[in-house]
Formats: sequence, C-alpha cells, structure tokens
Amino acid sequence: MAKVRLPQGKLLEAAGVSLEELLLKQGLTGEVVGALYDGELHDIRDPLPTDGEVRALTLSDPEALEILRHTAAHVLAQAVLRLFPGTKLAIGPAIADGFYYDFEFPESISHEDLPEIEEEMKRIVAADYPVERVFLPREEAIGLYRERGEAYKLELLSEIPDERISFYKQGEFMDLCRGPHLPSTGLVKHFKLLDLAGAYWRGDSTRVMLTRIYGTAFASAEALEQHLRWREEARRRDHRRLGPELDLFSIHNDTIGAGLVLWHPKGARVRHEIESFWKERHFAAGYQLVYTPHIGRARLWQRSGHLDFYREGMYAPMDIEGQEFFIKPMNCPFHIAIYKSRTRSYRDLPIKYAELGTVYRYERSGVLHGLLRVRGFTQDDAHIICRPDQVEAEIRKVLRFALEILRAFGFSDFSAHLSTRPAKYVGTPEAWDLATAALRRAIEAEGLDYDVREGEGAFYGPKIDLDIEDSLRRSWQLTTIQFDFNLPERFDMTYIGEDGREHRPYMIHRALLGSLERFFGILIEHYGGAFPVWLAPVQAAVLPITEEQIPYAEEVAERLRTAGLRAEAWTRGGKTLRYLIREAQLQKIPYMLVCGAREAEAGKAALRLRTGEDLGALDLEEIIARIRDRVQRKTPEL
RNA sequence: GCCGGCGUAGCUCAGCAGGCAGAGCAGCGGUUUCGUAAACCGCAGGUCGGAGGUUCGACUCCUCUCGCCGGCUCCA
Repeated sequence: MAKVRLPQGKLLEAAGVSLEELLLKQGLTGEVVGALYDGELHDIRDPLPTDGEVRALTLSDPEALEILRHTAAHVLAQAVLRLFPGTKLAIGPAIADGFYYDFEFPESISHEDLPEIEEEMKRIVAADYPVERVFLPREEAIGLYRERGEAYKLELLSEIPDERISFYKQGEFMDLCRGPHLPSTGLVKHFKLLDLAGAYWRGDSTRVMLTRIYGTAFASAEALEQHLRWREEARRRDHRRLGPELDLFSIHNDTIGAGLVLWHPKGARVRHEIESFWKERHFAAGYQLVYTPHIGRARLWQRSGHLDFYREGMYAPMDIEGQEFFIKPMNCPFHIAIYKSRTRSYRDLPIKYAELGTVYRYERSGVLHGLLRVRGFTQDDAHIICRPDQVEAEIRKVLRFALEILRAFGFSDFSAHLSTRPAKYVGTPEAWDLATAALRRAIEAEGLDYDVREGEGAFYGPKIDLDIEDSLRRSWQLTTIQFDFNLPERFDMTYIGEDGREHRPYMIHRALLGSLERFFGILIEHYGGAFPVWLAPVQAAVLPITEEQIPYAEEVAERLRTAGLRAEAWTRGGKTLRYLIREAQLQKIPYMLVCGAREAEAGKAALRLRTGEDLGALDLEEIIARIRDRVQRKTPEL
C-alpha cells in the first residue's frame, strides 16, 4: 500500500490505482496536478507505487512548476500548429526558469510573430481542453508520424524501446511525450513568450538549425511579474552596458580584436584592488608568486601534451629564427619548469606557485560574450605540488581558502560539484581514489551542498568545481580545484624522499576566481556597478557648490588621497550642485563630499551617501575614518 | 561556425512613398555662481557599418560582406 499525502496534510492509502482515480473516488478533484515519489515527478494518471510515500502536488508546490511549464510548451506547440500549418515539431521541455519548443517552420518567423502566438495560446487556455494521456502501439505511432512527415518525432521514436508509446492529447493537438502534464490546459494561466533563437537539432552543429521559442510560466501572476522584473534587472545590470557607462573597460572587435579586453583606468583600479587583495592573501597562505612568459617553444607544448589534446584551443604557431613558438593557453608547463629547475627534497613540499597568468585561447566568434567569454584572459592560477601524505590537508586548505576569498567579494551561497574518474584516464586507480576521497572530505568538512558527477572528471584527474550565486540568484562557476596525474608524469617531476629515492609528487591546479576578466564581469553584475567602498574605483567625489570653493575642494580631495583614499575634486566649474550630484550618482560613487562656503569656513564637508542619505557637515577626520573603516572591513555598507 | 533580429553623430534614438540627414545628452565657446539626481545661449559634429546593383535620384528597395545582440547544455 502506498501512503498518499494530500495538500492539506491528509493521508490516504492506495493500491492499484492512479492518483487521479483515487482522488475521484474520494470526491476530490481539480487541485492536484502531479505526484512526487521515488524522488521523481509523476503524472496523476500514472499508477501509484505499491508502497512508499507519495506527495500529491498542487500548482502552489514549487516542484509542480516543471509540470506546468511542460504543459505550457505543449500549448505553445498547439498554437504554432494552428497558426503555421506544416510546421514540424522537435522537442519541447521545461527548463530551469521556463520552457521552450523547437520547431521547423515552413517559412522563417520573427519576434513580431510572438504576440500572435501568445494570443492563440490564450485561446487554448481559455478553451480549457482536458489533457488526456493516450498509449499507442509502436507501429501505430510510427505510422502516424510517417503520415504527417514528422521526421524529428520519428527519430525520437526510434530511440524509445517501449512497445506502448505514451502520447498526450489536448483538443486537436497530440504529442509524443513522456509527461507528466497538468490535467487541463486551463491551468496554464500565467505565461509569457520571451525569445526566439536558433538551436541545432539535438544540439549538434552538424545537423539542421531549428527555430526555438522560449517562454516561461508560473503558478501566479505575481511570480510571473517578479520573474519578468528580474529579467529586466539583469538587463539593466548587464556588464556590457555598465562597462562603457562607468568607463571600466571596452572591447573593440573591429580594430583590436574580438574577445580582447581593454581595461580603462577605472576598471584597472578595481582590478588592482582585487589583485592586491589576492596577492596579500596568497602570501599569507604560503603561496609563492611567480611570473612566466606569454609564449613558449613548440617542444614544451609537445611534451605537455597540449599540442596533441588541446591544439584546437591554441593559436597558430609563430616562427622565430626557424623555431616554432606558441602563445600560452595555460601556465602549468612554466610552473613545472620552475619546480624542475633544481632537485626538490620531501622537506621542500608542499610548494605552491601562484601567478596571475595571462593566457590566450581560441573561442569561436559566436560564443564570445562581453567579459564572460573572451579570448585573452588572466587566470588566478596556482599549482600545489605536494607529497601523498599532504594531499588531504592541502585540499582542505585550498577549499577553505577559496571560500574565504569569495566571501570577501560578497558571495555567500556556494554549491560544489565533485567530478570523479572517467572511463579513459591516466594515473593509478589508487591515486584517483586517494585524491577523490580527499576532495570529498574537504567538501564535507566545509559543510557545502554538493553533487557527485560520476565519470565527469578530466582524463588527468578528479576535481571540485564551486558555483556561487549572485545577487540576482544566478549561479556562476568560479573556483576549480583539479588533480593532475598527467603532467607530473610527462615532465617527470620528482622529489627525493626520506629514503633517498625519487618519488612522484601530486600536483593540484586551482583557480579561485577563474579569470579576472570573467570575475570582473560577474562582480559588475552582482553589484549592479555600485561597488563596495574597498573596490570602488572612485570612493569619494568632492563637490564645490560654487567656483569660490574650488581651492577648498582640491584641498579636501588631497587630504583624502593622502589618507590613502581614492578621491576626486570635481572642479570643472559652472555646474550646479544638483548637476554634480546627479553625475556622481550615475557614476555610483559611494561618497559625495559637498563643499559650500559654510563647510570651507568650518573645515568640514557635508557627506552624502550613494544611497541618497545626507549626513550633514562632518569633520574631515571623521569622514576619513568612516571610509577607511569600510575599506578595511570590505563591507558593502557606506 | 550556424539560425533569427539589429547596424543613422562619442552615447540614446527619430526619419524614409525613394527627393537637401534630425533631436536630446556628451564635447567645445560663452553667460550664470547656484545647498543634495540635468541652469541658459550658441558652435561644431555624419561616406546613414562597408561593397556592388536597381533608379533621373538610394539612409530608404535588392545582393553580398563586416560588426553587434539573442541562442545553439537542459532532451519524447
């Protein structure tokens, strides 16, 4: 007997029926849209399990969103078939925050067609068609799709082993589908079509390009509104918009090259602060800073294996006095060369080389995206070289270190992924096991949520990836901690052990921020361009009310700069205070020091915060102490 | 790379039935000397992304090309 928990908490016992039948028998209808058991979503028309606990879901359960969106995708497909007869259907799943359906249209459509499709969808919702589940024998299903010329559906069918094929039907529309679905189309009340994009059939660039329509659906109008507001906020915070607006960076495809970033003075100042903090923390954590060249001979990349395994990510060689050189896609071979420059003792380990190393990798033009996907970038790279008995402690340290650094930048929600040994790998299973266990224990010691990606590790070693969640609740993968059993072999890295013999060290690659370019892009969006005081390129703007106060404003700015703060006196003259304040607000400068005749007289400044708060006239020492305090604590407070 | 959309002044955008290319902001010059998110007047600024075609005439229509944006992982 299965125990069925209803939305109001009531428990029912059931056997041999579906949830739908059970509810009908009880005279309970309408509200329940799906079931959750064995950790999976199920259709209310599915037979219930023979035992265990079943949760009946209503639209107000977050788990039911996936069902709602899947049905919304069907409504979309139904509307499209009505408006564009002859359209072929591909797939239409629910995704992270919405749904899509891939179509092959007889003629291409554009954004302008979306409202019309949306209108038709509304009619389908208003008609409130019951959604029925139908099973067809395999042959009949194939016959049906042959007749309609639905090549994509036929291909999908050919991969389904079952003899009874599951279909869902609503009104005149019927689609091959595993489900689950809502009981009727009338429940899809709050949806919106969002985007139109090309998408390869099955994500394979050698196959045809279909037209994908994206949409989203929610259980309530408020939730839909909220989601649309978030999209709008994300658009407003787009680093590609804020970058030029705040004069942080620029990218010039036509003159300089795609995916190559120019850091303007203000962006460079933010980067400098990030780098200074990074270096200081790394020294404190026992890392040694190194610098290595941008190019190296072909034989180096031959030995490292990059030319065999990574060539498509590398730029063409250059000829220097008859020898081939490659621009570096990674820093590791250079760090290894430093390690190998002398004989290492077990007493020397662990050795941790850190470098803000600029690398260049080929990315297809279409995937380049602002600072987030570029061709030239600076990794915050380090290699930890240690003995087997140090692995555990070093992994713990590096994970804890990563979290400490990320927290300083205002990130507090983390999740981890542990990727384990794939089918093809180098190194011994024992080494993999030791490394994987160390990674797992480190994650658990930090109390992080994590999932295990079985077999997803690189061929050369297992790894931990850390995702952070930003202020718009989007997640980004930043930190990666990877074992490497390949390069120490290839370069024959050794140390002399207590026994006087050569041993192979363990090597761990790690990047905490990933790349400075990408991290900067994420930071810009996370803060919406309003950096915390310690990172703000300009911390204080000193604003004279009339030209009379220009000398005083300059003096005030100078005082702040002498105190180690980043202050500018805005002394161009002829501008009203209102104008200057608006400028400073748009530049998202944390502090505005207003200097009028009264302040100049008293040796003070009126402090206005970026939040709009006016703190009135304060002594300069008080202002300096306040700003320094915020810088020192790296707090977002002003 | 591929599909769809978009390229007009440094930025944001208007314009077109095919008939002299426009506005605001920014810049420059001047006037104003101002108390918490845009003072006022003036000046300058353009191969309408590029090339070709149709036409008496193209920013406008057609073809090609370059660039940008959305997407190409989510699996009936």
